Amino acid sequence: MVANVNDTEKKILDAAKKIFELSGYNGARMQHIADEAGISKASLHYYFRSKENLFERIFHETMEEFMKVLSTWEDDTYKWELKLREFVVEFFNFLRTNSLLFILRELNRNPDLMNDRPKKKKIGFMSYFKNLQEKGLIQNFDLSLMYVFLHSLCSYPLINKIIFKRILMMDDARFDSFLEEYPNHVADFLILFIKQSKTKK
Amino acid sequence: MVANVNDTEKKILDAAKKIFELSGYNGARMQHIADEAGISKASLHYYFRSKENLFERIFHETMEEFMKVLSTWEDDTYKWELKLREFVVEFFNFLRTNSLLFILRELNRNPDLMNDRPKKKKIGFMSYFKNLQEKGLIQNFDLSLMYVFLHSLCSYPLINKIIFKRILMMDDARFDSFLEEYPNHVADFLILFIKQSKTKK
DNA sequence: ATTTGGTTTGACCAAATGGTCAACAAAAGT
DNA sequence: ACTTTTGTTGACCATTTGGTCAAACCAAAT
Repeated sequence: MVANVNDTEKKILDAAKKIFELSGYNGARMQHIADEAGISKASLHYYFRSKENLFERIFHETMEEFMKVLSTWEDDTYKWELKLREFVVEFFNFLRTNSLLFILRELNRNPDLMNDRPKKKKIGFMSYFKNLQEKGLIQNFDLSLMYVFLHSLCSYPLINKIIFKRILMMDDARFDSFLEEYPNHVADFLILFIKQSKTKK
Repeated sequence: MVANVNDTEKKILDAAKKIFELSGYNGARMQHIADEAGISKASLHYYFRSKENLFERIFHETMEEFMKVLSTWEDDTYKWELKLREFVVEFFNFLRTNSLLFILRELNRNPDLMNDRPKKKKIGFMSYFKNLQEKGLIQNFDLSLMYVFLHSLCSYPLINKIIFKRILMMDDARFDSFLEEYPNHVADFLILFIKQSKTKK
C-alpha cells in the first residue's frame, strides 16, 4: 500500500528533525533518517533532493516555531508582572521540548543560515516593555540587558543539563523537579530586577 | 630540519583545538588539522593514533582549564560582594576566549565524555556560599538556583552571540562594548538576588 | 484489461575520509 | 664512520556516505 504523499513527507520531517537534533548536520546520516522514517534512502532523496535541502527545511521550520513563541507579547490587560511570568513559563516549557542547542550548533557552523531568513519586523518583548517605560509604569533601564538576562536564564539550564546535573549532584528526577519550579524563580528574579532598576542609559 | 617533538605536538594540539571548536568532532577533518598544524596527515597519526584519541585529549584539556577557573573560590578576606564580582568578571573573560559551545555540543553527542572524567572533589562556589550562610552573613536560600543563574547569565550571551546581535540589532562593535560592561551588570544582579532572598528550602 | 503517472526501492557509483605502510630523513648513540 | 632510534611523508587502502537510476509497484483513469 502506498502511503499518502503528505503522510510520508511528514514522517520524513519528523524523523529528520529527530536525527538532526540528536546528531547535528555533520553527524546525521541520510540512512538513519530513512530508517527512522521507515522508508528507503532512495525515497528520502525522492522527497528532498539533498541532505542540505532537507536540513534547511528543518532548520527554518524550527526557527519559525521559535520566533512564533517569542512574538506572543500582544498587549493585553494583564498587569505586566503577570504577563512576564506567563511568558517565562510558556517560553521555558517550549524550550524544554525543542532543542535550542541544535539551532546554536548549526548557526555556529554556518552563520549564513540566519541571513537566509526573512527580516523579522518587531520584537514583541521590546515594544511591550518600551511601551511600559514610555507610560512611566516602569523605570527607563536598558531593555537589551533584560532581554539577554531573560533568554540566558531560560535557555541555558536546558542546554547545559548534563553538566548541571553532574555538578549539583542531582539525578534525573531531582533535576526535573528543579526545572519544574525554575521558571517561577526566573520570573521572580526578573520582576525584582525591573522594580529596583534605576533609570539609566 | 626536524622540529622538537614537543613543539610539533603543541602545534598539533593547537590546530586540533581550533578545528574541533570550529567544526565539532563530526565536522572536523584530520586533513584540516594536519594542514593547520603544517604537517602531513601521516604525521598527525604518528602522534595521535586516532581522531577519537586526539579529540579526547583536546576535550579533557579544555574541561580541565574550565574546571580550574571554576575552582578559584579559595576563602580570602574580601567582602563576598567583591569576591563575587571578581569571579564573575574573571569567569566571563575566560568564557570569551574558550568555546563552551564546543563542550556542550560534544557532551550532547556523547554524554560518556563526562563519566570518563575523575570525580571532582568540591565545588568552590558551593562551599564558599554555604560557609557564608552558616555564618549568617547571607540568607539561607537555594544555592543551586543561584549557581544556575550565575552560569546561565555568564555563558549564554557568548554562545548565543549570533542571534542576540541580530535580534538586538547590534553590529560587532556595539555588541562587544555591550559585553564589556556585561559582567558587572550580572554581578549587580546576583548581589541584589542574594541580599533580597528570603530563607527557604 | 491496459495505460498512465506518481511512488518506492535495491543496486550501484564517485568522492571523501580515517587510517596504514614502506621508504626516506634526521638525530642520537656507539 | 656506523648503527639505531625517532620523525616524516607520499602513496595507498577500506569503508562510509550522499546521491543516482532503471526497474518495479501501485492506484486511479481510460
